[in-house]
Amino acid sequence: MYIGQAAKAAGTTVKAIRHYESLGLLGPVSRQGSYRVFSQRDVELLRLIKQAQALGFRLSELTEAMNSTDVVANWRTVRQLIDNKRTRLAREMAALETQMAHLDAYAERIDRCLEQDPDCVGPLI
Amino acid sequence: MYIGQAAKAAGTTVKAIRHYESLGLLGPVSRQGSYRVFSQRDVELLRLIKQAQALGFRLSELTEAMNSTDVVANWRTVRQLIDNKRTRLAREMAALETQMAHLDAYAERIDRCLEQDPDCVGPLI
DNA sequence: CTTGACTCTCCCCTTAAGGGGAGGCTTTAG
DNA sequence: CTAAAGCCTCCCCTTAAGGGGAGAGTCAAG
Repeated sequence: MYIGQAAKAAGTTVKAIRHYESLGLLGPVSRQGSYRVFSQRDVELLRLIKQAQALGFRLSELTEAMNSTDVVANWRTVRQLIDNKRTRLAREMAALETQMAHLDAYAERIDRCLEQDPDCVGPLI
Repeated sequence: MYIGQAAKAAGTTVKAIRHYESLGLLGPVSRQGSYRVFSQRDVELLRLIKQAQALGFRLSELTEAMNSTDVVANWRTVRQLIDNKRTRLAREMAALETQMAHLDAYAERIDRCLEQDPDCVGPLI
């Protein structure tokens, strides 16, 4: 099938597919003349990419995996990818919590200042 | 003082200051000829912007506040800004937790699949 | 044979917060 | 007076994931 049909089948867009190819996510895409031709397996790969995106992966994270082994055939790779992602996500959440704590501390300082003087212009800067 | 000295005093850069001005964060900046001239109060404003960034605010969030009232003189505005930010941060954290849960569920599905067949190529796509 | 639907490549646009640098004034110190 | 340092505006570059569209080629049906 051609790119438009593949896009419809995978629930993505023509532009996105071309983009994935340009990033090396699809490996070598076969052609008939100048037209890209996709197999059912390609469509499955496109769906997998969509899944991965929904799980919060970025395309660059997938590119590495594509180059190392066959993702569709080897779930252990996907499993590993998820574990890596989970680690990063945990770090990100910790960072947000730290930020929230800073925010709270700052708010409290302001509150204390305002308590003493409603128009305080403090050393908070 | 000129822009370079102001940048040094506020712990930022010349480029950044010009950028803030272009975003309307500094209000009208006075000039001597073509050179920008900054007061001590401007430097304090620059420091405040830096603080706000460290707290996770984006410049666009500050722009609104700048246009509504004098941030340096009115801490209630800053307080309000922080509360808004906290709300958004809480939502962001919740989103990350949801994402983590999805990730876990997907990982578990893969684990179950691999348990039955080490080379499983499942309906997980 | 022509029209309309698809496809091709190529280029610019989007957010955030500036960084790098070109080319050209201005100011200050020696 | 001259040279260095500092300043000016203007333009392009960066990340991520494509979107929009131009201009041109291709394919099937009527």
